[in-house]
Amino acid sequence: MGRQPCCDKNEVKKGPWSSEEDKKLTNFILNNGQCCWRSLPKLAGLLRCGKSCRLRWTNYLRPDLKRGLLSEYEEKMVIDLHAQLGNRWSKIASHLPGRTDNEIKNHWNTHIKKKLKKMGIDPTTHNPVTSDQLTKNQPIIQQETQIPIEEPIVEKIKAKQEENKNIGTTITTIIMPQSQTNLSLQENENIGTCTKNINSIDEVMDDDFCTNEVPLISPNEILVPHESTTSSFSSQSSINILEDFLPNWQCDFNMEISWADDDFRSTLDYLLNDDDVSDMNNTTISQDWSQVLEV
DNA sequence: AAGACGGTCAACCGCTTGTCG
DNA sequence: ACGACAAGCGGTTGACCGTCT
Repeated sequence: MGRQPCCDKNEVKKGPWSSEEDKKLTNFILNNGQCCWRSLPKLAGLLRCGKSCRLRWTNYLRPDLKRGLLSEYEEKMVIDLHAQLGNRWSKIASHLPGRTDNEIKNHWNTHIKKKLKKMGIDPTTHNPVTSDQLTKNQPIIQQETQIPIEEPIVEKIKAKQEENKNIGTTITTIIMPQSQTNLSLQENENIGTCTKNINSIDEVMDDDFCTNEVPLISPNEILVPHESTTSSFSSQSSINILEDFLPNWQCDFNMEISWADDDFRSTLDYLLNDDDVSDMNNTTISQDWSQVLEV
């Protein structure tokens, strides 16, 4: 005997949802929360399969969903994350608040794949397609150019939290993507996030924030203390400052940074307030970062 | 004007994973 | 350890729409 079907296929409606059905589902969930999906349709008065209800809610009706095309920044994130995670759309989606796995998957298949191909990058391996491969239409062989992903630094965060009892602190993750990608600073809400207000380390470890797959890098690992005095920073152009900080990373500050100056500054101030960089003059640094924003 | 075609995306299907008794 | 069930996940489908011929 096989497994029981999740619903009686003869008695459930299929196909596009009507606005009436949407209303019923939304009202029910808003009033009762997300309970057991299997029994939800009956309780909500819907002739739908529970699975269908779950999908409709998660992919379309959820109030926290963003609508519309992915921004350039979100696209970059998707590409970076895809390079690390492959076709694990739900994991990728968990780093882009307001976006669903379905949405990202569709966007990948319809837009990004083409874009990458056009740029001469193989969308599966994220490696450049050689002219030879292009002309001969041969399968692309995985090249060993990928930078190994750094292990999560959860232990350090734990230690840091233990040390400071930093309840309510914002931990910011900076993803250093592989291959051709640029410095990516994640921010909450506006443009996809790896920044999260935490109340406990358990939240950091939470499923929807995958420290396993997106390396958490503590501030001192990103902002390498400069040997010279802080005044030398001020005299440099903002891009050069970053090149000094991140000598081995490509930085592209033409990308859109859509967060507010204050948020950006406070995030960076937090990063720079780390003990390991305590000899830096934070005020000066903040001013430099504000220059970055103007680029 | 109308049919062909291709792109997009919501929805479905079936497999996998997690949880509980 | 095992089976049953619920939920999650990724691949696929098909309806719809715009563009081209």
